[in-house]
Amino acid sequence: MTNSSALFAFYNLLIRHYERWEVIEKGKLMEGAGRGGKTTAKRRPRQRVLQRDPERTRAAILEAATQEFAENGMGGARVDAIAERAGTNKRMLYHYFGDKEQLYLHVLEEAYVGIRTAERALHIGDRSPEEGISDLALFTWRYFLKHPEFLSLLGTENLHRARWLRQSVRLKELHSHLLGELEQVLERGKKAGVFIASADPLNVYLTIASLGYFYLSNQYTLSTIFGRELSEPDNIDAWEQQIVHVTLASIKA
Amino acid sequence: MTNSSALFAFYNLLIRHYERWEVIEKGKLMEGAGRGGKTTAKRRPRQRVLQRDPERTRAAILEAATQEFAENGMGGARVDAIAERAGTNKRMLYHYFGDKEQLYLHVLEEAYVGIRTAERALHIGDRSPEEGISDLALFTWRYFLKHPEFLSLLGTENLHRARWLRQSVRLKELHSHLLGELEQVLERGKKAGVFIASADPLNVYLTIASLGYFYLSNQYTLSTIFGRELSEPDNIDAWEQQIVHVTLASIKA
DNA sequence: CATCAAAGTAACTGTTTAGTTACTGGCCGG
DNA sequence: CCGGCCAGTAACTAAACAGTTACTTTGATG
Repeated sequence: MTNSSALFAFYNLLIRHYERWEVIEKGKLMEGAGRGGKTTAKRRPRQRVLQRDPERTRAAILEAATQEFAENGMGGARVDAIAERAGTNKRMLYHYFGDKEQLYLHVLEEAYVGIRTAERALHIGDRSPEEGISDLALFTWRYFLKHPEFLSLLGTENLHRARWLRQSVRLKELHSHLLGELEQVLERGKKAGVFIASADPLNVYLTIASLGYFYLSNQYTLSTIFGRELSEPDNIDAWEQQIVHVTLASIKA
Repeated sequence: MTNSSALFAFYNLLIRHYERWEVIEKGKLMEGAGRGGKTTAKRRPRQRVLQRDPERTRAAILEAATQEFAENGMGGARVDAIAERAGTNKRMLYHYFGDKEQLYLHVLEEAYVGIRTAERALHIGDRSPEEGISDLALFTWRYFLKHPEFLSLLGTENLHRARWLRQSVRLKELHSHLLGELEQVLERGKKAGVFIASADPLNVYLTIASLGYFYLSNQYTLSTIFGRELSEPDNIDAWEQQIVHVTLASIKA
């Protein structure tokens, strides 16, 4: 047994070095690589400008993973594809993020941090209650429009019943700010007599998010079955107006 | 070359029959099988009552595939898992449906036929315009509530930009009935002065569907980030009222 | 009751996959 | 200016995967 396994190891060594020679000698390097052209400098490493940059590599992996998970879901995403998109190697991915699941969780957390951070900059309480609500509706819609990968990640995470989001420790207190500010705006509107007394912050937010989310995330099947291209600018604009109209109509006194 | 391949074939034969002997002799049959206990009768096939039933097998595969695709998406679904759930064999799945993609398309088509068929039985034009709209909203919401697998399949299909639905020939004329009937109801309401002139059939349907779809399909992440269990009966009932309220408020004159 | 096509089975195959290992080479503190 | 550490690489592995093959069983038909 020891003999044959030693023989096998030697055979592997042979194969390995033969293949390497083949690669170097025949110039077979990276035929179908990613978009970036930064993969050539293998034979003369000195040509590269910056070779070791942990921060940049980490960020590239996170960005690539966001794309891959958004396009293919957790089940369909491929670790090799992420590494290639990031212009790096699978080993680095495991080095920085542990495994596929933890990488996915990082991507998801980053996406939530993104929208909640942008939301905070809104200050919906600064103008009249009606303008505040319509600002929130417009912001949410336009953020969804600009960040389809966020919607996609939400869909994937819900397919798995929030299996990974539940494990997140970073996200517990991230969302309370939104509901708090929204409640203040609604209260001011009720006192001013422009909003009905039953208007509820969570319901209002869910209404706004529903109308934006469904239109965008289901646009492909909807366009197909109803024979109307929902992604056309005119239809997009019309739906933006519909969202503001519906939201305000549902709480107006 | 011929010699060694004959040797290889003989080796395979040996392995194969050794393994079969091992399975039969040592009683290794189906340790971790599915829920059903109907897998034992392997050594004595005569014990089974009804062994050949194409219709039932086909239906079982379709049902099992619906569950598997809904739970795991197209990328995450496993062909072996579908066969096991159906209490049959992978070979049958390929026999009846060709391959994984065609099976998925059948599941998707069946799901759409389901909701559109139930919708036709509604006859929303039979009562007052307002009751018609509220009936449609209630029906849609309750159908979504009863058929989470439909919502899940929609999500999966949209993740892939309706790649398979677009190929479907069965579904082109299935959906026009809904918009036609809805338009008639809206027209009657406008003439009676209870609906605004700008009320549009597609917008109204999208509004109804949005509110139901988002709440249910995103309930897991929403419950997590807002710390309120959306699946609780009280919250479900409250949202049903919200849907009817919002829909009517958005078109009332 | 022999035949034969369709229904059904389980083992097999080539490929893809997440994750690992063994190695290389640049860079910073001494 | 050098030695060890760490970013980075590519080849490897075991398991899982979709799809196939070779074969057996069943029941309707002559």
